[in-house]
Amino acid sequence: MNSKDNTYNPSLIEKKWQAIWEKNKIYSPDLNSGELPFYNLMMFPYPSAEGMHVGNMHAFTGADVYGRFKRMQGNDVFEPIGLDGFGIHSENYALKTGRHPVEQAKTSEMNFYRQLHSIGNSFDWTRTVETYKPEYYKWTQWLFIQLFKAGLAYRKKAPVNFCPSCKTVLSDEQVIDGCCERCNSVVEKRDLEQWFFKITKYADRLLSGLSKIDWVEKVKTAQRNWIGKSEGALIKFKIDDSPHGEAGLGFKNKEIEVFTTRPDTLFGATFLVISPELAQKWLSVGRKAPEKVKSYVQNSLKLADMDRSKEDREKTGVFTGIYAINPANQEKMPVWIADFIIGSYGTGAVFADAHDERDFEFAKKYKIPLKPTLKTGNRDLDEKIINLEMCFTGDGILFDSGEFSGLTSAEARKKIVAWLNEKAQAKQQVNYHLRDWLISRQRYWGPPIPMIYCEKCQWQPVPEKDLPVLLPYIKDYKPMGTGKSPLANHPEFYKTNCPKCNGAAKRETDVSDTFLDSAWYFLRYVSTDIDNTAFDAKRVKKWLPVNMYIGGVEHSVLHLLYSRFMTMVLSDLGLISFEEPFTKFRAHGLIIKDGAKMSKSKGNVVIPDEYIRKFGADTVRSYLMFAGPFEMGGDFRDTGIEGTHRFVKRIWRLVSSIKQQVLSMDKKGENSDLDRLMHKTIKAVTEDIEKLNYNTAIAHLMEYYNELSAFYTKYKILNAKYCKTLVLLFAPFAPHISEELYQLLNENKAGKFLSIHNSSWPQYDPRFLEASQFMVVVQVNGKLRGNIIVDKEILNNQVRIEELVRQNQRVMRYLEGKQIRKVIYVEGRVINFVVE
RNA sequence: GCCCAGGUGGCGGAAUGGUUUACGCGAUAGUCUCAAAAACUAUUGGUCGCAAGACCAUGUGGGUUCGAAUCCCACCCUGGGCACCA
Repeated sequence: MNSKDNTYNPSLIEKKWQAIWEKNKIYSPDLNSGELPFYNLMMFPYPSAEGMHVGNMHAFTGADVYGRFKRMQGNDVFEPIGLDGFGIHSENYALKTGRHPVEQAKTSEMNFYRQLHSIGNSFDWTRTVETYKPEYYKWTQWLFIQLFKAGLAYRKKAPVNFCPSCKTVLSDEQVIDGCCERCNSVVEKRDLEQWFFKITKYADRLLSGLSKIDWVEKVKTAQRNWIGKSEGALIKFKIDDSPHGEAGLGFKNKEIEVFTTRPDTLFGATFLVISPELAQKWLSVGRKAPEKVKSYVQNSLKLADMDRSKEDREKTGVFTGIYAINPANQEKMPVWIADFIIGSYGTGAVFADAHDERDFEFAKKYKIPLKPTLKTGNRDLDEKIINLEMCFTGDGILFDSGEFSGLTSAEARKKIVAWLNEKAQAKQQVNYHLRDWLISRQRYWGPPIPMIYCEKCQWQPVPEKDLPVLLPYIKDYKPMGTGKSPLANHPEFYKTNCPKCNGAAKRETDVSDTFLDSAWYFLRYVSTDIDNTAFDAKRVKKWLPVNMYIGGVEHSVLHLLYSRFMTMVLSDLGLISFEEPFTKFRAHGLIIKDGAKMSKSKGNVVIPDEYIRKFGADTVRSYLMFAGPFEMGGDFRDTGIEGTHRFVKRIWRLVSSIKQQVLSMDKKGENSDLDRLMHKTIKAVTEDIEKLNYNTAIAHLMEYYNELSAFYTKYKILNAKYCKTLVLLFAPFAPHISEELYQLLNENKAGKFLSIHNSSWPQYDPRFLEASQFMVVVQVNGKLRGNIIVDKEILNNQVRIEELVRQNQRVMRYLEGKQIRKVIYVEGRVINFVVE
């Protein structure tokens, strides 16, 4: 650059350096020979909306700062990017714009990649992944087949979530509060035959694996809750079929099985409650039940899950007319049907007693007798429990419970189950909230599920040599809402031959869930140049699992759970040798705009482009990182960004103006205070970046700059090493200006181009950190009353320090005439005089 | 209802039990300029006071401590997750 031109022109230098970096491939590590591999991953975007907004940029920048930091610390950092462009998000956007998804994808890709270039991340642009390209989804289909062959993909007819607006089924994880994750429509139940992945088989490993990974706690908690493990027992209740012997018909073995986590309350169980779903099965056997019972069951089944599961709703139910026998005490228990019992959890039946809020409320309403069997030891409380004035749900001491009376709940749980187990009436049981992953989508924009149905041979996978099953370009791609994909209108697509018997057969016309695309993309990144395998085993071994993963918490029980499942499956299949894909996961915060959440409906979504054009990416990056703690986010304000821009410009001015005097390597312009500050700053910035406390890292850089600038203004000289350190420490945040200034500082050095981003991260020397003098705060009765300057040599000499205090008139005013009771001295920090 | 995170100036936010308000924004005054912008310099928690200074301030109320934004107890508010899961 022209050294006489001293104005900071970000758009010029940013484009220049981006081109040089890409040409020199400084961000493209050799995947075969990297010595210190560090896989720095961020969640790839859905290129569905109008473009990247500042929230995305905040996340990507924060991840990139960490990657650049690791690179300067000597790691071979691999930081790939791609587009999660298949799926409902992109297709819904295409439907909105009225452009064909294929066309829309091309535009979105161009726009997103342009934006992603402009923010100055150290992406490896030679290895992008786009989930909608056949060279990628070929392998997504291949993975489906591997799961099918392993018995982990199966078809079943079941009541599934159906979004009437997106016109497709959804997985449980994609239903938020009964509404579609994408469009917020209320989800319906439909009985459809669909493809599922057996994620429930991995429930326990998904749970226990959490303790082995360094993830932000809230995501682990969310996954634990979602998996929802409950340990308890399965207990059999015989149906009392006297006098005619037919009451138990319709129940397997004339028994009702019940799951409970509280076998300790069994002696107090006075009735059973079964779900409408279970009751329907019972009625379908043709039993003559009262009309009242039949209509209750039918009405309940019609209600949406949402309406049924509202907690404040008053409980309803109906007596079946039949009785069961309590296996603990042989008492007769009426069997009720109630819609607060969930058909799909446990066995769809419970026993009810006085120690459960819901049972208690239900029994009171229908005047069913209750019998408490737990007390607390507190007389007042116990009186209320026994008089049924309160419902006690905690652990207590058993009474009226046969030989188990007097035991604690915890002891009784084990012993009662063991006792019943001997009589074959109970066994230990673990239940999970997690359900199998529904994979089918009745949409167009996704990878066709690679399965073929033959009347004779049933479901057959597409032979691997025939992959990919290409998604055809069709005009009528809009979802139909009939429970079938638009591809079902295209015989040229679905008509085929059975791979086994070669007879006429039909392809599956549903496509797979977007979350399957993203459940394995981190494996593909290391193999984009290899087309004969999904992922190259050697490279996977070298680079995975991912060292650092950064993304949004909204994926806690979606992408982050599915990816773990897929990794465990691949590990079991012997294709990889680890179970957890992401060693470390951190969630970025949310960027809000002037105190309000950004949303399209509010019209306050900030697109970074105009700010980058005006201030440069370095400023926008620094601003976003400075706005607040990275994991909490921050508030986007135009005035704030100008403040950060001022800081960037000041650095430019200081470093480019000292350039003339830095050509020699002598000690001119050195200063011991500046030395100490420099080492302190290196230490602070290094520790802050490691903890993702980017906002305080930048604050430290500002303080450091302020001192350098003050020194330079005063003495008109400044040693180059201070500026070099400043620029190096600023490099992860503002890569372009740092590169420009770094090259400027090294201009006289011969040799080939060494980017600042491949230079070494500064090291601090602990010897410089200690000052020769310390300020000790003086307090009287804990109140600040002054301070004294103490030489390092006498820092641990309390007597000398008290002498120094006595010389301080300001402080002595507060001590005159008072009796000192105690003096507390904290070395090098504070001395507190306690007076009467 | 349960779990998690949080509540500090006009604002975003700092603070291993030890100077509350680092850093930045904004505001006020000034320098430069014909002027403005930019840039630079100074001031900037509140109340009272001419001043010296005093007192009050980290959601509320208690407690522990020589000393609490920080630890403990109770409560209030905000954001997020889970939720009739037996």
